[in-house]
Amino acid sequence: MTDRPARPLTLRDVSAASGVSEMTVSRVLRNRGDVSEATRKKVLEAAQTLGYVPNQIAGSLASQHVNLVAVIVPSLSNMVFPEVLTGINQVLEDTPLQPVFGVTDYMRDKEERVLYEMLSWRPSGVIIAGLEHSDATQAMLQNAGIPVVEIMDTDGNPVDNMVGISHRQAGLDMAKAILKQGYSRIGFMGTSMPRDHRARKRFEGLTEGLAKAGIEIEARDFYEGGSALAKGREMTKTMLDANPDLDFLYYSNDMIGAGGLLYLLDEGIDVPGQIGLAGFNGVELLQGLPRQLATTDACRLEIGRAAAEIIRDRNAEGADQSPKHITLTPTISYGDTLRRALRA
Amino acid sequence: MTDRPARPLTLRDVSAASGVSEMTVSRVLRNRGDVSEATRKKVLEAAQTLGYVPNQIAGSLASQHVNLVAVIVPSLSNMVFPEVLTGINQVLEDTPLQPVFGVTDYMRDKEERVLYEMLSWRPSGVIIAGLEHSDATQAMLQNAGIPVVEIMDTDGNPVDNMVGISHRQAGLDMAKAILKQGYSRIGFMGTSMPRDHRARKRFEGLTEGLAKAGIEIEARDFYEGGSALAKGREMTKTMLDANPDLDFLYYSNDMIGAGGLLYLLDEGIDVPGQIGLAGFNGVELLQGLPRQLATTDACRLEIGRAAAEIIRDRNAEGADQSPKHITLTPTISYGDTLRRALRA
DNA sequence: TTGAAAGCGCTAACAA
DNA sequence: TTGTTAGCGCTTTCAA
Repeated sequence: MTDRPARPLTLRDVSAASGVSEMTVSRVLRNRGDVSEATRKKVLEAAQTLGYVPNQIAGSLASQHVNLVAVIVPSLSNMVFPEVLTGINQVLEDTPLQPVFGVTDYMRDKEERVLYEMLSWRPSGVIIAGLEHSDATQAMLQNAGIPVVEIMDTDGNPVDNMVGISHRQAGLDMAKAILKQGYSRIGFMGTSMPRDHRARKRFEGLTEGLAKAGIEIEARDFYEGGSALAKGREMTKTMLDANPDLDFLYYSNDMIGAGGLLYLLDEGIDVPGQIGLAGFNGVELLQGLPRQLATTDACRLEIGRAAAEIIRDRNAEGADQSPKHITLTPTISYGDTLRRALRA
Repeated sequence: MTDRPARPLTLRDVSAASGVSEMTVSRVLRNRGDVSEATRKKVLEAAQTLGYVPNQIAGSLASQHVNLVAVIVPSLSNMVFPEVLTGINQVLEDTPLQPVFGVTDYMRDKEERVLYEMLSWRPSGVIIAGLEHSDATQAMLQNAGIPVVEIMDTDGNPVDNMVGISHRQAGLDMAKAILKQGYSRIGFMGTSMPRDHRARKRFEGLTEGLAKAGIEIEARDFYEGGSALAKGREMTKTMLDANPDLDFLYYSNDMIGAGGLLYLLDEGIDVPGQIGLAGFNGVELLQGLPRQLATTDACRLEIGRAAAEIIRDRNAEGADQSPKHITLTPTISYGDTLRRALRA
């Protein structure tokens, strides 16, 4: 066990220890240019025994290249964003690029601060959730001079690239599916909306889809914070007590939907006969519930991968710099809670 | 909408635009030293209209200070680490320090690579999960010359600081609780162990605690990957089919425990009368299940906060640099699945 | 294949 | 209160 060094090691130290110029040491450590096998070995050995770790700060300043990709998401605590990050990781793992994550807690001003912090490191790209940003954030993205990918949502105008699904369409499609199964008295439960634009758009899509059939949502309720599963239980009870005639409940995410499902099963209510249910996200976590909740797969992994691929490709030499707009098509899985027609 | 600049702006540009020296511009932008209100205003205005974002790379190189804290965890996809990160975030939010996350997927060599990458940015501290690392990782942590906090686990020897709980003790305590409630034929289900040292230590603690009463674990099973809830169902069925006499099942995490619980309820098995259950972590997510699963709270948020506080304090001027070893005491919540004694 | 010189954009230290 | 000088540790460029 050696003492802690007072000063981190530099190239100069490796140069001195190996008897090779700093420049050549640098070349060896980066596998650049032609270096003889002999000096190569000397350098590597010296670096190893000293325990040298290169200083990327100096390196990046000199080369004007930073192998960081800023990734900005609203939250890590629900199941959706970790999976997006996994997709990003998967793709960037095979490149020199490294993702750096920032969290906004669904707050515009925090998003602004986080982006500013990240841009000050001069990353090689930005992946950011959503299309709704403050003016300052928009301006920063616009002027950053690096590829930007706005992810998750495609209902709006991106600054540069865009990968996601249409949440309005997801709401519309769910409305169609619900109606087709013969449900008509619909309740909606979700997160408090001003903060979550994608949930809002799904809600609007649902409303519009039902309106086409002359149907209005009969009840709605929104929550903030707390255990989603427990909230789903509570809200479902409250809503059904107040609106006993409802025959379908659409939830803005799978967790509260699962809470609702467990509540209905506890109460002995016939699902999907008396009441149908659907959530949103396609959270794998929930496989294993007594019944499979109907849901829309949000293509999270795929979105992460596609976004990372855009950043990767844009950073390649001679890359096509034209913006890519990718709209993925989510599929509805009917599970065991959206099948009334089959019982007829 | 302005054009994308070919070259990012520099202090020099702000200096030119404001007619103030680079140095003074720098002072204004960092709120350092005395600057007259007049020049301050001039500078801020120029920076604003140009849309200048400082270059931290150059700044950090010059000042030899990097306000980054490296945070290295095995995974983002189970509920436990996001909550640790939340705790870290909470504390660092009020400081100039910024967390940067890295993920190891429970792989030693990946941990090594990620740490190397992060150290090359010369962060002001490292927070890393677990006490078991490769020799190279140990050496890097040892020689980094910055505060290091190893978190989650306290059964071992840290390089520097340590914050966590004793998983051996958690296993022992659970054994005691199980025995006290009159259970005696115990099965264990968990993650594949070589990769998860903390689960292994809980298992060892449990084994030891039971051994004191002359009891041996009768069945055990391990899983990898897949939806934990579904795995919990499957494994529980398999184990009970093969060992119908078991009267208690201890799971290495709450999700598979919840899967087991749902399975038993489906089968109409009396919980906790015929079979008792316990998980681990104290995952808030699961509130809302039909019965509350017994569990041990892993103090995740608190661990994150304490670790961040150590890094913060160590980076303060004139800070006490002596290593801190903090062992938190987890509490068992009995829920509705560890109460056989009450039925007697 | 190797080395020397210059400079990346900023800030510490000092001078005015 | 403001400005000047030097240099952080590396890489680019050019010369040997």
